[in-house]
Amino acid sequence: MNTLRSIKGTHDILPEQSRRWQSLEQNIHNFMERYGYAEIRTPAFERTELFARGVGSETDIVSKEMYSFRDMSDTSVTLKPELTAPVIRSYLQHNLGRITPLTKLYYIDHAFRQERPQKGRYRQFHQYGVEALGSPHPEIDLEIIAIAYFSLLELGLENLTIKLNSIGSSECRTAFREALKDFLRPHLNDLSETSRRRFDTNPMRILDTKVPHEAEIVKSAPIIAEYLTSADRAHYEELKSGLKSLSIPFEEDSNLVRGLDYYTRTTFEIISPALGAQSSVCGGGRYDGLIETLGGKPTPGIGFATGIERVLLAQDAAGIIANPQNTKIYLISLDDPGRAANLVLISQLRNAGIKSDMDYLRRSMKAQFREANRLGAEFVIINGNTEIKAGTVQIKDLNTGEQSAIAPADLISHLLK
RNA sequence: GUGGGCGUAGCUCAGCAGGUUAGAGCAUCUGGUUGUGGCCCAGAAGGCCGUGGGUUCAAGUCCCAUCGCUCACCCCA
Repeated sequence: MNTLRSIKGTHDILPEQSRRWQSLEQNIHNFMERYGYAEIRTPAFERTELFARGVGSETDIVSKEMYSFRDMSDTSVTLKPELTAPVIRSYLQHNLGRITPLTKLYYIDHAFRQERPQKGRYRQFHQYGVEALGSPHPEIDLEIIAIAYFSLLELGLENLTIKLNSIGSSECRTAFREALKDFLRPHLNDLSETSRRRFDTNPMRILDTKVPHEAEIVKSAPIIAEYLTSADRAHYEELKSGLKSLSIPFEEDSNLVRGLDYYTRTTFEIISPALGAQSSVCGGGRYDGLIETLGGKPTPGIGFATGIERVLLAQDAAGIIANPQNTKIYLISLDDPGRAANLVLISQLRNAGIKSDMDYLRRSMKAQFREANRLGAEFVIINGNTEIKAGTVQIKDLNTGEQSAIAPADLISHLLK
């Protein structure tokens, strides 16, 4: 094919899929309404600086995955690679905190990362997510995880695993980081190049290693849990007991660190077995330092993001399909006068709220019937010279095969009763 | 950035150890029924065999390159 193609890692959402997207989006809107979250929509691109400061310049996202360019005023801008930082920027810019001390927002949006695509990982991808800004207390952590989990259940996902960890507040992370470096230092020569680099830039990421012999070393590394302050620990325990009381299952995973710099205390991830290598459908956590980092007054926050393409993949695995919207009535034209009459009739039907369609290709009657079947029509109207002379149209029930004459003026009331 | 798999009709795929006009199923259109669908039957239309080069009397088939898709590593939604 010599035709133009979409950019690698980007995809058209075609008619056969768009219905599923609409249904999923509607589901999320309804769900968030119930939980008292309001939608926020941020621009497709932001100043590069927002992500460098907010996400962390040492993260993979910022260091190698961003679509960045300079605009006409030579400002470096970036297609948003994640959605939390723009929401916080907007929250600060418009001082949303003035309205209520706790701001509850959700979004359904797309993001862009320049990675090598694979199953469940695309360069333009979609997420829905929430951010709750203003509460440091574990009950909001509980609500966020509940929303993440229950919304996925509502979307029909099965066999989900919630992985949970607390990586502590900034004080304890500093202590932990030093302890971890002390532990790793003797092994430095055995570590891979990336791990050695992370030793200086972000040693906690080494805990995520997939290299077998490094994973072996890391097994006996210090555990963040031992460095939590008593306040951190109390927060974590309260969250866990809350999850139990809501019967939300979870597994603790002390190596769950997250690739983003801004997380504090609670981090979590939801895994689906239906996805292949990219098994995470949802990731989130608390970010008590982020708002301050972006220039706001110290404000705690927590949120998550769920990958919509991954939800769709998991739905596929669960055999979930969108319910088809059948056409109610299909108009068959037998000749020029019939077609002219049908063009008027179909307009009346549609304006009366009846889902209707007809042939625009001047095909044979047989082809028109086939089309009516394909669309799942309940009735066909048959219209031609004979009918026009009689002042009626033929209406045929495609399920029973019954057919009768009816005056066009009576058609709408007949169909609506 | 690294590695594996795959590019033949609109779609899913055959194509036997290189050998005449490249096939099937589904879908499409037309007809079998001078104005009645789904099933069935018949026919038609539809292919720079991803692209470029090479080997050969001969390449969809072998070799090289290149582009694209895909899966995986890394990391993440």
